[in-house]
Amino acid sequence: MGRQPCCDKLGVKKGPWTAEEDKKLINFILTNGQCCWRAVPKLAGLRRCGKSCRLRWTNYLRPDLKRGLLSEAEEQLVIDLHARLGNRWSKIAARLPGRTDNEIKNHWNTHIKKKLLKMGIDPVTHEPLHQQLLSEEKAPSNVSQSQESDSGRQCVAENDSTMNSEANSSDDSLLLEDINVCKNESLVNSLWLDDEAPLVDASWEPSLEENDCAWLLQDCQDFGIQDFGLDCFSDIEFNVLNTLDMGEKH
DNA sequence: AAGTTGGTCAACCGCATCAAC
DNA sequence: TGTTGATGCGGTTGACCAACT
Repeated sequence: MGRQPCCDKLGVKKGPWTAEEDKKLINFILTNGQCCWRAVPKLAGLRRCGKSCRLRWTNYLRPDLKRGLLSEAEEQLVIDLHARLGNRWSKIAARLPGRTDNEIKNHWNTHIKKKLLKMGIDPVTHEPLHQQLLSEEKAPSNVSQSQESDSGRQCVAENDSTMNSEANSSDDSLLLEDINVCKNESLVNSLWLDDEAPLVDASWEPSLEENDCAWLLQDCQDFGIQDFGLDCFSDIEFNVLNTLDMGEKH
């Protein structure tokens, strides 16, 4: 026989997480670490599926997550990694510390895709669209979705000399400047040491010494820090983090 | 002011893979 | 060795919000 089921579908709550549920999950993970997600809902007192808990933690509650829009450099890195890896968002996310696969996937679908299309670049193949049409005429049946091929691994910037001349508005010129960041192969290659080895330690342990957890601390303040069991933080640390946060807003 | 449209993003669903039995 | 369940991943949905008409 196999293992016990992850959760009985009955009585499992769905939909947006409440602050109370977040508190419970954070408390549990910080106290016990990430073990078997199957047991988390029961032990943490949550009426959620373990899968849902894992998703909530990895995509939203992890203290090492960055918040806010991707920077230009991060966006360019995503484009290049996508050209090499395709829609393997988890692999891509592994090379962007503090970013989640879900976040990158969303950003790709809402921003980068349109940006590339506007530039006349196919977001799937990373080839100029007119070139894409030509190749489709030659081989109409097989537009490869695989990004493993050498052509798929081309950096977008390598195509910029053949980018169509339509991308010449002032906005597009700026975009072209952005995309040329990719010409700096050393930047990309430095992040491309090993296909399987993530830049961030996969075995993440809750570490509240990182500055990136400022948002979590803010949440803790909103909830009341004792509720999180994070009273190890001094007022000074909070003040420093708040100052940093204020500075970013200006 | 009300309705419509489009953008954003958190969360769910279903599949693939791996591991336990 | 086959079956079953856990986990992880990518695709998709839907709620929410802001801009526009």
